[in-house]
Amino acid sequence: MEEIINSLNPSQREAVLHCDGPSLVIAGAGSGKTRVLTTKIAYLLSKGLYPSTILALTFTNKAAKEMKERIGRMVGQTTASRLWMGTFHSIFSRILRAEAEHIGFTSDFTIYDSQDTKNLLKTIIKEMKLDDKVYKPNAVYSRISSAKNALYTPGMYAASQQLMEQDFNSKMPEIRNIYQTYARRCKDAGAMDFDDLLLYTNILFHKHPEVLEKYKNRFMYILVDEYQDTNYAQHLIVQQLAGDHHRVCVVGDDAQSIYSFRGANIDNILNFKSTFPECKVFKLEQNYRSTQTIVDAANSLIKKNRQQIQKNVFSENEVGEQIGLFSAYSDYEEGYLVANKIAEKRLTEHADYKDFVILYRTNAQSRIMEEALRKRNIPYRIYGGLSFYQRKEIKDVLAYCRLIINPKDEESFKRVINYPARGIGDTTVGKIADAALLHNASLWDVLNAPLDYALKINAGTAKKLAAFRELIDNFRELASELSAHELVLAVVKMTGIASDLTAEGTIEGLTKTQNVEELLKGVQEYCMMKQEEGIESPSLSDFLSEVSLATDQDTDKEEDKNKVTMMTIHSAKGLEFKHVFVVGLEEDLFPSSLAKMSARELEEERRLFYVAITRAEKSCILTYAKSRFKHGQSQMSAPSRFLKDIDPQYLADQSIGATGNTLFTTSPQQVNTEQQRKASAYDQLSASVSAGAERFRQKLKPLSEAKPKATTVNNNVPSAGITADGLQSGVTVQHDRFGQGVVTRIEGEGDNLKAIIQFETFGEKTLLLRFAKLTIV
DNA sequence: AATCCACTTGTTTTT
DNA sequence: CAAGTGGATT
Repeated sequence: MEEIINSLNPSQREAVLHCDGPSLVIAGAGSGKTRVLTTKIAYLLSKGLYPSTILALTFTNKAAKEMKERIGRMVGQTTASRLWMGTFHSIFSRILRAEAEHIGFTSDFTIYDSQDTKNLLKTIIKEMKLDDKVYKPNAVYSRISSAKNALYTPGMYAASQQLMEQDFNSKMPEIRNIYQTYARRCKDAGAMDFDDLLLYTNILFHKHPEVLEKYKNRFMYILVDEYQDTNYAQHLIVQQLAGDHHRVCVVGDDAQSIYSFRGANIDNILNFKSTFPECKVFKLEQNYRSTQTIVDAANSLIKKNRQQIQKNVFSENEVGEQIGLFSAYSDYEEGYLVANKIAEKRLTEHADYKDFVILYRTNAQSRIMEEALRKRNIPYRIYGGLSFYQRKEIKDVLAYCRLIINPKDEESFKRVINYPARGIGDTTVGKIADAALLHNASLWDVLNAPLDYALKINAGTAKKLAAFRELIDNFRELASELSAHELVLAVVKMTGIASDLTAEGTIEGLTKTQNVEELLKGVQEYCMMKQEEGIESPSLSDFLSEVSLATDQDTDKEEDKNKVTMMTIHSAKGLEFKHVFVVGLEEDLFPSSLAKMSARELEEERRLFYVAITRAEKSCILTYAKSRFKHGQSQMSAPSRFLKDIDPQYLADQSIGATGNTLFTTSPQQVNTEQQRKASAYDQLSASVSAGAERFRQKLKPLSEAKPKATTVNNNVPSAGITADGLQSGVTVQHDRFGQGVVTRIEGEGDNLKAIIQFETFGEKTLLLRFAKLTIV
């Protein structure tokens, strides 16, 4: 421990060692912020604090995961897994589930994602007979979301003169009623949206001081990462939990605050000092990531912002090359240029593909980059876009699961009642919804007893409804007997989702099937993980609660290891790459046309640019296009104003010169290759359709078989050393997740019979034989 | 009730 | 340009 602490620089060390009172760590980009946090946690543990008394909050799943891994390496996985570490949303959903009855929920509450939220808002707007051209669901959503983030309940919202005035001026005076109805409907459906998780935590703590007391006493030390990204609701939670002991450490960088559109408030960092007046402020100013040029250039840019905490970020790394600036004639050529540069740099700098990242302001820009890289045969992977869990086929399966767990879940009900098509159309669903609204019942209540609600439907429809009800009821009964994995498998098969996707017979259908299988694999892994942790039968409900807050940013697949990365600047926060390309530096794109209005928003865009540049370790190249396809047609664009904000001494402006011209003269040729590419792509497509069909059939087999039965070794076998199945040391076994391995020894007896297995790729694992599905090879 | 077609519409970032 | 909506057709 001492050794680790000694390896820190003085300010890092001080920040780690100050544990008796509140600390505010202002951490410049690349200054070892995560290192301070992880070391601090390890230090606290070494001082004798129990891991379960430390609360560490992050902003993204990815950050939480990474920190967990790093701490695991320092103090061991077991200790690390006992820490309360995760995103605000995941930690407090966990607490809310435990305390659900205090706030009129059950612990099985559903979490509505933004899609669900928007759909429900649309429904309400329609029911209230409001014009959805005026009350745009997105606008209403963001309005309600900011209200929640500022801890305005519907009542308080309606009571606020200021808010009422704003709504009146924006021609949406009914928002207060929409908000109220929305909140009631969510509660009736046993559902919370993302913002509710924070709002209800505050309500819980406010209304039940004894509950707050409990958690205050539980958490002896609180750490918060990326504090500049917290909103008021989050800030207040931290403030309350740390209210008595003041053992709290927050880390942040005001220069990297880029989430104000989500209610993040830089003031939280400034307010921190007034909330905890005795707090010590530490500044981490040495950047270990980037060259001096990159750091200096980024500093010169951020200096143009008014509002910021004074700090002097510096680097003692090599001076490094200047920031490159290239212009292209079109967005198309911009892609070409970037692809060229990557290919060139890979050779001259001996760089791997994985050393490169292409950063853009909007996801839409990824397409054109994608095309350019593909043309040059450069492997790439794209982060973001729609996540795994947002795909239709996945949402469908999960909606069934949600409805099984929570019959009141309105959005899931609507999603699955006629998928796969079973002849229950909009008219019928409309009738059910009307009846439900009239009698203040849930959709499921109506479906369950159509006659009680005087549903006017013909016999055929009634039969179909009854069949659907039985289908779901059946799953509910199975839920107690089957593991989460078996249950989801049953859902996929018995609802007809599997056969529906097969029937599509297209490439997309194949991908969808694969995605569903991926989901099944995920459930299985989840079950195994839980079982190995000693939880006997992980329920579907447990899995759902975990999965509803998951984004798939953390799916680092093995085959994706050495590829060029493409992502939005927002999702690049916290990451670093040797070579960074920031593309699309044009007015109305970056800064976004929507942000030009206010100086505050403009400053946020500038911070975003700051984040982009400071991702780079060795080189950073900026590009812009003079014309770009927008709204279906080519539009001229001017270079971003931000380019002028960088001190020119750090810029190597190559925007006028050979590159551009060569590109221009070669473009007729490109049209040719473009046509060729299209032709060959078509051939490939039809080839893979037929090849896909075969694989398709094979893929679906496991879904259509009754139950995947392998010769599995398991169950209540006593006598140590050798099991009834012949499992003993020296035997080679196959594990679904860990692959092949050799049994080193057998331990324990009866239910506790364990095998210690040396796996080829995963190393030594101890598995409870009662649960681990092993096959003797 | 389902499918298809033509039309409109919007386009930042994410738990 | 694409996705999503609304209307007409089967």
